[in-house]
Amino acid sequence: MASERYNPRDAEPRWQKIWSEAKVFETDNADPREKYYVLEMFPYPSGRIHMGHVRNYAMGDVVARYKRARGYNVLHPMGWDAFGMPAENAARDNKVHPKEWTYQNIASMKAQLKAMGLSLDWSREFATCDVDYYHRQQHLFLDMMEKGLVYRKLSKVNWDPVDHTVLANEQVIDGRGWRSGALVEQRELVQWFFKITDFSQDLLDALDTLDQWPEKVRLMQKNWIGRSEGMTIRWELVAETVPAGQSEVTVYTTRPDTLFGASFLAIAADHPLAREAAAANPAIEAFADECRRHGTSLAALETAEKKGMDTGIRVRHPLDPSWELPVYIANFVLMDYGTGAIFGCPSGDQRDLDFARKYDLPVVPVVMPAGDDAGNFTIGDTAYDGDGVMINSRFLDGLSTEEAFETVARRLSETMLGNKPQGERKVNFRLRDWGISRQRYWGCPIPVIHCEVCGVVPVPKKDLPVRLPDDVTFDQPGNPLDRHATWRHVACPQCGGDARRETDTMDTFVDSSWYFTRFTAPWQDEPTDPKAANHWLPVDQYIGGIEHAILHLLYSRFFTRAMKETGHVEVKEPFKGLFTQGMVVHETYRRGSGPSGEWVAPADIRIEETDGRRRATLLATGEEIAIGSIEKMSKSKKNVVDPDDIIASYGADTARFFVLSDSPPDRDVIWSEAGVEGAHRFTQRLWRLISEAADNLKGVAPAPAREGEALAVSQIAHRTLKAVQDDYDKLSFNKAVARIYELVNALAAPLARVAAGEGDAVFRGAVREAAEILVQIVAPMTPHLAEECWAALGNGRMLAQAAWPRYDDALVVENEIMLPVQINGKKRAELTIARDAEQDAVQAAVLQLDAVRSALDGRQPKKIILVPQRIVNIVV
RNA sequence: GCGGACGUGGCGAAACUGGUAGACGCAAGGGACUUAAAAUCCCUCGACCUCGGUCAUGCGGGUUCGAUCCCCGCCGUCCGCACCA
Repeated sequence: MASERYNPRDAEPRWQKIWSEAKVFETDNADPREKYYVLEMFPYPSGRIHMGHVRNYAMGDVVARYKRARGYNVLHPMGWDAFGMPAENAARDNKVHPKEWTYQNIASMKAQLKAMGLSLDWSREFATCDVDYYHRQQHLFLDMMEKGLVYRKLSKVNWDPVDHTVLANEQVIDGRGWRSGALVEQRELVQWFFKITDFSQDLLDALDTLDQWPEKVRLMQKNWIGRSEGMTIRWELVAETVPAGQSEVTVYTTRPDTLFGASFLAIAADHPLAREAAAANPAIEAFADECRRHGTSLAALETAEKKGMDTGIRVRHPLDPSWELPVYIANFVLMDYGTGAIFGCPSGDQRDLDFARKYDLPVVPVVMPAGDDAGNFTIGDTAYDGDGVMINSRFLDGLSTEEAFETVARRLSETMLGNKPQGERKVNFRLRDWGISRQRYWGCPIPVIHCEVCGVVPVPKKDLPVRLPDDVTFDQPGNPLDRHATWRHVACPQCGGDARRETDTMDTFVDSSWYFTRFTAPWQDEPTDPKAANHWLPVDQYIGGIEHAILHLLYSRFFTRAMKETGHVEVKEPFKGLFTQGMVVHETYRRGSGPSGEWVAPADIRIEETDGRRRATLLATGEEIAIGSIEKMSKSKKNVVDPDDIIASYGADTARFFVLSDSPPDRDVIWSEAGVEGAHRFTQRLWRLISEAADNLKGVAPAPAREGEALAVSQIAHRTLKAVQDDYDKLSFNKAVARIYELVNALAAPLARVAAGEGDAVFRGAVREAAEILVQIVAPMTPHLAEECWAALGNGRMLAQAAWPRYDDALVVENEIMLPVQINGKKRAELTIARDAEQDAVQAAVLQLDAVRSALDGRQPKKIILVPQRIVNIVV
């Protein structure tokens, strides 16, 4: 009898080797079975995996193994999101080349992932910094350029004057560069853009088709795209008030109905009219400069006072040319939304109201809530921005907001100013084009050449790839490609004259916008093999963190559309199913009291519970340590648990099982030592129960019992099988875990009886079948342990290649059911009765129950509610 | 400010489409085995009392035979966006 403890240190590497040698997880594109593509967001090779990776990849692996067992041809690949700034920072700080640093990190992380026993097709692995990959990305860029999906424009960037580099908005903290601490300047640089706004409407509309995405993510994308319906309205300038030649200004509004409430126009500091006014008046120029300086810093925006300055320019109201309004430059008007100019209606917009109070402009109420009395309706400190009835609006009076909108829209589109309509309906989006230029070394080079004579010339495809040079230095700030001695000097592909390479590289979000497509045929010379891509895409189940809800997922949706337009794929939505998993969180510990104490790692302390109070003490000294809040694992708070340590002491299966237990997968899971030990106890218990009975189960044909004492064994096995299947289909891993515990609890006694040599042939057959079902349904979560049990039962073929068991409906259905019996809505009794009993028979049986008879006390019930196979409620 | 989600025992959580609230796990308490410990096994475990009940799903109402679930109003926590005209 094999009753030793299960030893993952022995079993796990052994099975990993067996799987790998048999290539069981390598996927053939030509396999005729139905396809299933499961993908977890690929990692950045920082050097070590963390618990978040473990949870993410454990979930994906359960899906992959489950679907594989269900008979699908499963694609489950892995790669590396390998370009990016940390490699350059490491180069600068540690004098190691970004390439070397990155590939070393990949090697060690790959070893860690392998130790988890994931069912990945490693034959398709690539890193985005592989020349083979960015070569094809450059190819895609050129194709997109040809289709007009790429352009250059002068644009504002956050410039760090110390590091000589552009910073992303996230890298600007309180107006300062995150590394240098220098005050960030706004600079204008010519940058490359992808025309994602060409797809604004489609990206918005298609969200409705993504019914296997979380509602939350769809909503976030919807808000990010930010569609609004309104009008552009042209206002005639009063000629004698304008310093130079302009004759009109166009505003964008979503509320043309409130036009009679207008009391001023406000324009952005960068608006052409503002520039004109500034040129003629130093005071205006000074104010415009001040507005520009305050630009983007988030903190500044929050507290910034609404400020404006009258330009002296006047406009005529579009519905009454005799009505003149002032034009202000205002610090809250954005040049890059709408037209950079608005009309202010103080009664209908809080910000306009504040502005009007400050500069003493008229406040005319034009919309009042339906049912209010026009005589009494006034605006105090709060604007009314809801719908209602028009007042003080001449020919609009009495109309609803909506009717007024339509009336004004019609009137302005029919009125001419010069030879164009005065106003037009216009849909606006908040979504901006995607700026992809980065002044960095460690990214995909943008494959274009600048020629004095020919202008911007794309690199001919035959000259691809544009390789990153290896001999670069990081001892000075700025982009190493810019100061490389030779790399940037190149002959113009068109005229052959001296020309200059583009030294910008692409945003790393470009790399991650199509890697899932490349996985379908990573060996292909072209960016894709369209046949393979169209076969595999969309990804059936994509799993990753909610932090990518907008950027990565939106960019990927755009990029797939762009690849469709350039003929590389036929689909436009890359991810059919999306699941956003929660984080792994942990208690924090710090020395002393108060918020200044030094953080302490969980590995350095011991936790004890006495009299219901948990205390933490430092292992080394016994000093008491304060237990703090539960937070996302992070190095700075030292509340990290290294997956390697867990795998070394408990094994990968325990780690996988634990991160899937307890918490629903989209919520945070709290890592705790006690919880891990619980999971580990489970693995040991399962092994003990199976291995001790194994000798007496070998050679027994698995067969469900149809009657007698073993029937219950077969019933719970089949019922659990069905339930776990449903749970896996819904990614409800925590519920699957609970059901598997129930099954183990139920099988403990029968397995012990078999181990003791008891039970007849029918019983053993039923127990064997139940044990196999148990092992198979737990296998996606704890694959090594399951293989070990499977082998112990004498099964020759490896479990990874076994088909999923089938449940028998006859064993799932309950023949006798227990009906709760309520009296006046409170449970008073139970009735056990045949499942298919007639309603009359049920009612008769219920009325015979002692509890019912004493409650009725001879009277007739007022009402009897019989919900078949659910509940009975008697109203007395 | 706008938008969204969530709130159930000491803790993580279950509960189908409105139908037995608390499955399963953790922690805790008691017991068995043991020279002892570990491991393992068994029992108890929402609150209160008169042991039959009563009260319990953030709070207050409503709809219903019946509400964790639906509706209205509060309170709290978390997340996203944030001068978007």
